[in-house]
Amino acid sequence: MPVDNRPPAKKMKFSPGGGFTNGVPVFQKLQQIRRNLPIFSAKRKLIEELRRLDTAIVIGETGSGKTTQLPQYIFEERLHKNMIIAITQPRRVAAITVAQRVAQERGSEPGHVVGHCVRFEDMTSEKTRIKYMTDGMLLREAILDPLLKRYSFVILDEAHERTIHTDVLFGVVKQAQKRRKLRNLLPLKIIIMSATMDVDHFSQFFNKAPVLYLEGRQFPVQVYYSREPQSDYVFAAVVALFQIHREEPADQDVLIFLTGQEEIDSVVRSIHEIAKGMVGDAPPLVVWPLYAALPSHLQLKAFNPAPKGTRKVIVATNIAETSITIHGISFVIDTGVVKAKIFTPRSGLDLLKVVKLSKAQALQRSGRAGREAAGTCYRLYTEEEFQHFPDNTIPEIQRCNLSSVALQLLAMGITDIVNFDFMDKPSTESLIGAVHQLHTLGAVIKENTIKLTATGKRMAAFPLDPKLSKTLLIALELHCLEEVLTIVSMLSVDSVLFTPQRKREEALAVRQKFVSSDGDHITLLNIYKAYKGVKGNKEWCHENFINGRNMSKAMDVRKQLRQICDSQTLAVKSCGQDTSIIRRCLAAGLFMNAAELQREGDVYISLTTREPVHIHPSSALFRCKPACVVYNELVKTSKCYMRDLSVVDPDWLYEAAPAYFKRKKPSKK
DNA sequence: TGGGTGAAC
Repeated sequence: MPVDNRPPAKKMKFSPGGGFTNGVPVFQKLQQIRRNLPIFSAKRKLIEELRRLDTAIVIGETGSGKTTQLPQYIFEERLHKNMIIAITQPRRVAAITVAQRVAQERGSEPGHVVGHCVRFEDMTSEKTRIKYMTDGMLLREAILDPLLKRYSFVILDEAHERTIHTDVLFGVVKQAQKRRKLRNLLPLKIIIMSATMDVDHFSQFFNKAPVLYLEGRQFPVQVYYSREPQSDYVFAAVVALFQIHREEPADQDVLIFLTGQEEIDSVVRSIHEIAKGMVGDAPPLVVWPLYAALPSHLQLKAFNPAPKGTRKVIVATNIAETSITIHGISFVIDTGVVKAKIFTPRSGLDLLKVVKLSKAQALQRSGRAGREAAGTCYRLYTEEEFQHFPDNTIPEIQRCNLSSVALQLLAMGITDIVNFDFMDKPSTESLIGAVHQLHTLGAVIKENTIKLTATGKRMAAFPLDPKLSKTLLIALELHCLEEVLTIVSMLSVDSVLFTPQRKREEALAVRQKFVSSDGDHITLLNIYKAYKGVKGNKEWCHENFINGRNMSKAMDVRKQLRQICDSQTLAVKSCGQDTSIIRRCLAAGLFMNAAELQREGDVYISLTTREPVHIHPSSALFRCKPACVVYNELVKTSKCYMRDLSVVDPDWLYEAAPAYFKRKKPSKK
């Protein structure tokens, strides 16, 4: 998550054990706050149950205090047997901020008894017993230690979000618990914490584990449905906003949920237009867009309180559903739609589609109006439409390419992936497809069982898509790891190009100096080099329409990948100016993502699926028509688009994977 | 000539 959105007013500085506010020691004050949380009255009962049970499901609404308090109760009662209590979170920022808060409550320094561990930031020590971490981090650790021997408790928090990592962890911790019991090791206690969703489902999966309910502290939200179905949700959202604006007090802010960047920018513009033309006594409006691709300084605008007598309107994607909390929202306008990525295992294709919400998601959105006071939610769909929404969002694990997950499971020693104990099993087709892809990359061999090769083991060490980790290993052989590390890092963060619609021409012109006729990969390499040359200067980023946040993330990723190379003693060498060797690597790693220009001129055909594909308009090669390309990913919107491409020689593809292309019969020149 | 919801190792 890009920004720290806590309001400065609540960001009191606490010093461990000391410090005073209004004459009351801070530590005492915090203990008082702890005792006032809804969970406190259930403390005795919870401890008793957790002492007795191996696995428990804890259900608590927002504000119950379960995330901060439950681990402390376990610690205070010494249930953890002086081992570590892990608490996983789907998001980095949550893991970091909650850990800091709990450290304050315990009057200890962050990183001592209470610590956090997220990618790029390990704030733990040998003293740490309460460890907040991302779910992906615990999964990484499970590769090195599938029995999770350092932990006596694993608490999977926000389980209802069903991130791909949490879903894999369900099976991993269940297996670890069972195997520890069989080997007479110290028991592993498992706690699943969730909002009120999927309760029975969780319980069933964990051998009918008991469910403990906690009271929450959420303000009531009045929900209104549209009387008629709306054909144009964008228009309806604007109408609803101005209805609120005319009738409600100015200090009550509005949050509108829409689907994407372009839609949001255009709605922000039309709200401005309409507000300008308004006569009468409606208060002034400030309107801010909010989506992940927005540079940080623009995102931060949404958090500033509006001037007195002014209404603030935030027009956001689902980033405001869970990831970012905006304070002071009284009204939510929910359009009932979201843009979602859907993976089709057969063609290996990501579809980006506007789809209906689930009931759970709609509830989450309306809840955003009741964080600090009673609020109102306008749903721009009828109650009957709502009844037809699916109950829950399809878990991520059923919507994603699983090659990375399959590699991780294999690295943990789990060979029978198709029969792995998933809470909601992905389709067999997509599991087999994932293993097949690993096989094609040389990461596994199929004998009686599926086994990781030496290459596969090396690949699993990298937090990357297997295609990209393979590309790194090829770069090692071809002595251009220096460059390919950079390219792979740039590919594994969100786009570093920021192209505002109104300054499109300017952005493209000023970035032209980075563009390489070899394609996007070399262009990304040029951008990274230039960025390093100016030492990550913010103004430079701004002038060149480069997203500084994502650039600095790419740099962090590169540093991490570099460390993994060093720890595996892989020599990081440079190829100097010879970009053809880099493209040779890319061809050898991405051969499954290759396409050829058809003789008739415009259209490319994917060598894997034989489907027509197109060069994405954001590509450096958009106006060029090279005969043969490899690409990083395929996205279907209005057409099938290849993103992040490089020009390659068809011979390189054949040389890299002769068996693969023998079957596919490429049209050799 | 057309578009990139959101997280994470």
